[in-house]
Amino acid sequence: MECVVSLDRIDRRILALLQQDAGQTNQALAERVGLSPPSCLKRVRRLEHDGYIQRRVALLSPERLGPLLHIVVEVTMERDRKDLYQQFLRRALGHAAVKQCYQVTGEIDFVLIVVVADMDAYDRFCDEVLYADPNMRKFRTLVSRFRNKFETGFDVGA
Amino acid sequence: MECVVSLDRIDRRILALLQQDAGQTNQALAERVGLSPPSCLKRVRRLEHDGYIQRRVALLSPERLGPLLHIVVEVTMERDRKDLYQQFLRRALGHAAVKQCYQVTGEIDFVLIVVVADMDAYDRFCDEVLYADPNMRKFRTLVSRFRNKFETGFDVGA
DNA sequence: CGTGAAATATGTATCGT
DNA sequence: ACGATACATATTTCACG
Repeated sequence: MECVVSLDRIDRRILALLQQDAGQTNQALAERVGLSPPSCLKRVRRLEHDGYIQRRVALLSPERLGPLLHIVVEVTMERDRKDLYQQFLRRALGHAAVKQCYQVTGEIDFVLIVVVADMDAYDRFCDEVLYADPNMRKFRTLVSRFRNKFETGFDVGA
Repeated sequence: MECVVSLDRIDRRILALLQQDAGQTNQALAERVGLSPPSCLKRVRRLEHDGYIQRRVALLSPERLGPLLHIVVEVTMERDRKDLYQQFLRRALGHAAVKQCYQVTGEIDFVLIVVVADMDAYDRFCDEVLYADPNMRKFRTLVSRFRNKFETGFDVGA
């Protein structure tokens, strides 16, 4: 598990460019970072192999693909026990409607971003994930009307 | 603004596959959906042109790229006025630390997913986005210890 | 939508620094 | 160890049926 130190300026530049646009050819990328295509490709492969690049995905437009409900769910557990957390996580992470899960500090224990087609599907999610867990104490549902921003990239120090 | 009806079974299949893996070649994709590469590519280009596919990005491993703090911020505004909302949104969406922004119904008005290097950077975000807005009434900070799940794809009915 | 050919891009081997 | 060049392979893309 080596860390961020093994990445030089060019690696960071590659990562920064690819998380903005993974659709560009290796040639275009190589030119932008000032390397020959083969050298650039070798770096990209290494970054993939070493796990810095997890995967490449296409981001679709939710509003163009039928009505979708984005819901923020705050979950509070009964007891702060690791094994019971794991039990909840197994169910939550395994559910297709759960797109993101953050384990947070404070009164709330988990924040989930849930995406469903309609409220019926959300009710099913509640039954299958929230009410199904004996250690779940309470949850709050924040229904989103708009997803104003959705960025997957972050600063890599390039 | 045509909608989901103009997509046939193969289009949906293409979208489903590309949002799982946008790194595969058009040939591989074509084989999976049972088309020749040229026909497949034409569909992909159309889906891009029509805005169903927004962009392709590389998802990096946050934990491999230096310590990053994921923070969920719930924001409540003073008054529910559209122009004041816009003012806040302009500042929030323009800030690099704000990765996601959901406009929700209920007591809370906005939920932000903020990613920063450390608490100092979060303080700066608070000054520049939250305290800077005269219509911001209060906010709650939920600091995440783990991002247990992060999926960008959703059901396209394939 | 499919076929085949031309244009590009990717991947490999080798050499030089 | 890393990058460049040249060459081989694979993919994308276009014209046509």
